[in-house]
Amino acid sequence: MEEEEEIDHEYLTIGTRSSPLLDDHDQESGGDGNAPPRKKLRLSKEQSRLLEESFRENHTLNPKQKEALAFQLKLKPRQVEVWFQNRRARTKLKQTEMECEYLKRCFGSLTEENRRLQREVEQLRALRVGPPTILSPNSFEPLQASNLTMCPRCERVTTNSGNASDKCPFAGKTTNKQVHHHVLLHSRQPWAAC
DNA sequence: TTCTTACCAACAGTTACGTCA
DNA sequence: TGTGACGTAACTGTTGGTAAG
Repeated sequence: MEEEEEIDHEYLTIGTRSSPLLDDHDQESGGDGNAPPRKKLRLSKEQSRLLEESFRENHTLNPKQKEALAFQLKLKPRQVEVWFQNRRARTKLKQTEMECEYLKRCFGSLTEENRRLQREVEQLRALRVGPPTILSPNSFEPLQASNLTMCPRCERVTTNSGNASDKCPFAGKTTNKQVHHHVLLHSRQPWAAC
C-alpha cells in the first residue's frame, strides 16, 4: 500500500498529440506528429480520498470549486474535471448493473410463477370431463353452462333458448322499462347494448 | 420576436496505460 | 518473462443550454 505513495507524480505528466492537459511547453517538446507515449497519472490515496469526499458532497463542480479542488490536490482543473466525469460514469454503470440484476431476479420469479400457473391450468383441464354444467333451479336437471345467460338486472339465470317467464320477475310486465328488460333478457341479442 | 453563431458543460463511447494474477 | 483481464485516466465526438449579435 505504501508503494502507491511512492509513485513519482512529477514524472507522470499526461499528454498526447492533442492533449489539453499539456501546456504549451510540453506541446512544443512533443514535436511534429511524433507524439510521446501517453503517460498515465495514478492518483495518490490522499488525492483519491479528497476527490471521493468532494464527489459525495456534489456530483458536479462549478468552475470555482473545480479550481479550488485542483489547487488543493496539485492537479490541473482539467484532471479534476475528467476525474468527475469518469466517476459519474462509474456510478451510473454500477446503478445500471444493479438494476439489471434486479430485473433478472424479477424475470426469474415471473417465469417460475408462469410455469406454476401453466401447470395449474393443465391440471384443471385434465379434471374437466365435459362441458361445464350447472343444475337447473327448476328441474334440477344438469344444464350446459354455455347455454345459460344471466340477467344483469335480476341476476337470474335462464337458457338462451328461451322461456324464462316463470323465472324473471320482470317478464310479462307491461311498462316500457320492464318490456325492455324482458326483451333484452329473452332475445338472442343480449343486454350488452343496454 | 426569430434566427444564427459561438461557447461551454456534460455525456457516451473509446483508447491506452499501469497493475496484477 | 510474457500475456490477458481489469481498472481507470485521458481523449473524441455529440448534444443541449445559453448569451450575444
